[in-house]
Amino acid sequence: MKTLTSGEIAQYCDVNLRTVIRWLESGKLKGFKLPGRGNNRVLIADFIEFLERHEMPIPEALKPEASPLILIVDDEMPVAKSIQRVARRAGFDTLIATGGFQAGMMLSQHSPRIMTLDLSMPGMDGYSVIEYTRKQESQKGLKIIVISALDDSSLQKAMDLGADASLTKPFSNHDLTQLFEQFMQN
Amino acid sequence: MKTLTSGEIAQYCDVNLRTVIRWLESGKLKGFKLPGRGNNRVLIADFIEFLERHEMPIPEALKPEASPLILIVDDEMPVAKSIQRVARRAGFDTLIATGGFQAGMMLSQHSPRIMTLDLSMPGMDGYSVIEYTRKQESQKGLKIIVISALDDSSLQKAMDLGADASLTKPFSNHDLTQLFEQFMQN
DNA sequence: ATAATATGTGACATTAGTGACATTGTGCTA
DNA sequence: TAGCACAATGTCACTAATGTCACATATTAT
Repeated sequence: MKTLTSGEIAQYCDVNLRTVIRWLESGKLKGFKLPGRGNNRVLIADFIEFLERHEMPIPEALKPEASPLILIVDDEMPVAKSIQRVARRAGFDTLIATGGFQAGMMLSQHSPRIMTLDLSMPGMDGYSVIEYTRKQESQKGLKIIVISALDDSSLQKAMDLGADASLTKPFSNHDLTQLFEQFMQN
Repeated sequence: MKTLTSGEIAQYCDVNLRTVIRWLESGKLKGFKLPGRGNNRVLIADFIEFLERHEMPIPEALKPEASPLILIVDDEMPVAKSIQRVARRAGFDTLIATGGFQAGMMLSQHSPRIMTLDLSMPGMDGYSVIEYTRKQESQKGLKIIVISALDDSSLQKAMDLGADASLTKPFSNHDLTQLFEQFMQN
């Protein structure tokens, strides 16, 4: 469990150590003390929460680094493989889930940055997947790319529910690559 | 009886090993020494007591196991609810998942002790759920109870794949309660 | 058994907490 | 704009806790 010392926080905020300690004393910043002389430690999560609350910039080094991983959800293995090839050529690691259950487990366990989702998987409601995922605090950074052969209104519905992009099947490798690269950035 | 080494405690507290040893020497943290060179060991209970005494955060991995939880996977809400009633009456907390994706996310996030699984959910292959779950190291303690209206050979197949028990629909509340209690024990 | 890893120790280097006081920043009024 | 009050932040010196390093030796894994 990585924590920060008062000194490190002072550096991150470009502020005097004395000030950090005052923030801690006043409760503005949550932390705890070591047994010895009471040296302070702050959980990274608490520090980030503090920074966000005060609209302060979050240092790159502290941003929770989601692995540059792409989860491919598609019941048709050939399609999944072809998406995988595109992802690999762009330099990203991949996971393939051919069913909803697998997809849920993988998403929760590996926290990929991007999930491609086939809307029209038999017996699996892609919409509810989007809906449910968007409610999960732990997945707020996830980018969802819907891939489907359905009509535009279906894709639009997916976007309304919270998908970040949509592609119609058959998709162009170029478009997909571009989406991967774009979403990996921010 | 599981104990912690000085190194493990150093990791948990994000502190130098030297410091942990000083805490032990000064009696701030209670522990004992192995006969050899005097390597330190600390009972988990003592460590938690120490953390609480100093208002330090307790690592997830050490928290005493959460309340015994049952994950109910069934697409028909009335059935799910009735299983939930049985579980509650036996004193257990419950979660309900009505789709495979939800089930996968919940299983991974909440690590319940028991999962009840409806084999015949439309578009969701219960067998592959069992198979996939059994491969997951993180879910090795999970008990799977298959509940289905299918014939005996289907249930047998589920058992072969790794289910721990099976019930035919309609099931008797008594049987289900008994299974819950039995599986919660070991 | 043997190799790889983890731990304890002492001496020493760094860093953090504290209190008193100086400095800066902000908002207000004239 | 100048002057003022008040709060927040920075500075400094001192002390004590924590970190670092090298090395011997348990302990664990192969």
